[in-house]
Amino acid sequence: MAEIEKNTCCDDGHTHMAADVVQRFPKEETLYNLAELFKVFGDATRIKILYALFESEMCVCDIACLLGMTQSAISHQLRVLKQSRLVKFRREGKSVIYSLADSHVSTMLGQGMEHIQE
Amino acid sequence: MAEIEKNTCCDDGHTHMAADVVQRFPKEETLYNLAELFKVFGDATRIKILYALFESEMCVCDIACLLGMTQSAISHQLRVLKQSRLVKFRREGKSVIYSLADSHVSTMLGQGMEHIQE
DNA sequence: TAAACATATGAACAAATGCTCATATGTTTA
DNA sequence: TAAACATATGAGCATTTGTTCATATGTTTA
Repeated sequence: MAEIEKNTCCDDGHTHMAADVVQRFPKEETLYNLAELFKVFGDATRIKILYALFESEMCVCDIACLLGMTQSAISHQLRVLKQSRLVKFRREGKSVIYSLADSHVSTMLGQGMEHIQE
Repeated sequence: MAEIEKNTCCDDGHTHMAADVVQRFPKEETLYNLAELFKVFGDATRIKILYALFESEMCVCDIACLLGMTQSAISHQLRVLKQSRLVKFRREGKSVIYSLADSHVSTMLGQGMEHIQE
């Protein structure tokens, strides 16, 4: 974030920005983490996985089958979803059953859906 | 999306998936568009721009100054935000003033924030 | 315990992405 | 109208990303 005590970019001193905008601006790290979270949603495969799990919990194999993709590709993406704590999982015999981690996930999917359907 | 009348991936016939999951699965195009939308949120620079505009409408120059980035970089990103209809703009003299397009944007930012702060 | 099954993961590669630099377009002012 | 200012954009480049392929890890069953 930059220092803007003195306008050096718009050096004629004009600015449409209120003075306190800079103060209450979130921390660099917070915004970076927020972007990283959205990035996880920003892939068609991962969105499909999340939507599938929204309908019903499933094992890796079932997801791969439903989406018509390889087990490896799905597993790699589930890893990303796990790291962002968007999905949780439990082992059940040979299978690992995945499901959505919390309600934020479906809320975000819902808000996104609303936006694109206007 | 794949056909799963007969389980060929989990060929022992096991599946934890309810039969109607496939039917009510959203269209390929819809999920692709949804992912594209989230992708726009999935970049730190664009998130910063959106957050800045959440605080106050601003011209390109002000955003660049606030974020400590070049005018060109900001302008390129505003183009992306425009295309996704996340920001709107009006010309005012030499400047172009940008602002958030609608309430979905702040709602999505808010939900994301909630998730990362747990 | 060996074989079969289910999932995870590392390396490699092609495609997508974000920034910089140079320059074009559009607006105001001297 | 020329110069200054504000913004937009194309090309190039380095980085990131998603998939595939091969293989490792973990679990069940014969």
